[in-house]
Amino acid sequence: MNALLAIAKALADPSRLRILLALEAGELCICQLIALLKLAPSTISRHLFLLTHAGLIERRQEGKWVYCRRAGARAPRLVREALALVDRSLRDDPIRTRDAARLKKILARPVEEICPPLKRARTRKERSLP
Amino acid sequence: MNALLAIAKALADPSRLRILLALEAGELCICQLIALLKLAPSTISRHLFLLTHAGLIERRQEGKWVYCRRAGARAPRLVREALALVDRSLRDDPIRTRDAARLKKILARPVEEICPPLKRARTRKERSLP
DNA sequence: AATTCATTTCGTCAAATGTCGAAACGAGGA
DNA sequence: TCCTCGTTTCGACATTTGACGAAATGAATT
Repeated sequence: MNALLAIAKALADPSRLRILLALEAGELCICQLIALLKLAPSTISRHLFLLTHAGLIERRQEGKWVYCRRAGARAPRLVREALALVDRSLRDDPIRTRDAARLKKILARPVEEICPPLKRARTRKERSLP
Repeated sequence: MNALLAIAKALADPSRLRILLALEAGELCICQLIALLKLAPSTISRHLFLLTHAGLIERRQEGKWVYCRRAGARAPRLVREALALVDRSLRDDPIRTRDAARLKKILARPVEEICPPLKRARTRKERSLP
C-alpha cells in the first residue's frame, strides 16, 4: 500500500503536478523548474524529493547541474499508469497550457544565461564589495 | 486540475484506501465501515465526505441507515481509471486481505445486530438512570 | 586550496489534515 | 409528539505539510 500512498501524496499538490507536466516534453534542469514555478529553490527541492521517492521522476547530475526526467518504460506499471492518468486528465487544463507557453520562453533564452538567472550575475563592482 | 487533485488527495490516506477496497465487493452500510476500520464515526464520516467530494463513491440513504458504494460506470473516466488503479495496485496487499477477512466476519453476523454494535444496547437499568 | 554557484538540508512558521468526543441532525418508531 | 439511534457537524488537539531564508554541501573552476 505504501507505493500507491507515496504516489497519491506526490500527486496531491498543484506544484508537483505542474512539475510532472513540465517534464512531459523531456528532461529539464532544476533551475529551469525553479524559473517556471517561481518558488524558492528549497521548496522545489522538496517537491522533487517527494516525486523521486514516489518513483515518478529520476534525477541525473551533470557537472554542477541536476536534471530531472519522468520515470521511463522500465518503471513499475503503477508508476507508468499514474503518469498516464495525469497526462490524460490534464491535457486540456489551462494551467498546463500556460506553463507550456512559459516553459517555451524559458527554453528559448540565450545559452549564456545557462540556467534561467535567479538573479543576474553580479557586476565587477558588486563582486569587489564585502 | 481540481478534479485530479481531489482524487489524489482522497487516495493519499490509508483509511480511505481501505474504504475503497472494502467497497470493491459491493455496497456497505456506514456502520459496517466503522466496525471494519475501528475509527470514530465522525472520522469515518469525514473520510466518506472526501471520497464523495472526489466522486469516488456515492451515498444512498435508506431509512435510518446510509449506504455507500463506489462510483459506477456512469462516473467520469478519470474516476473509473483511478479506481481501477487502486484495485490493481492493491490486489495482493496484506492489508486488503486482512480487511477482506474481517469484513466477511462482520457481514456474517446475525441480522438482529443489524449494524455491527458499536456498543451493545443499554439495559433497562441503564436506561432508567439520568 | 580557495572560490563559485546550483542544489540540498535545516529551522521555523502558518495552514491543512486526521483523529476524537460532544452536541446537533434527522428518519422511524413508540 | 417524543424518543431512539445512525450519522453528521463542530471544536479541540496533535501531526503533517508547504513555504521561506539561512546555512551546508559538493562539483568545477580559478
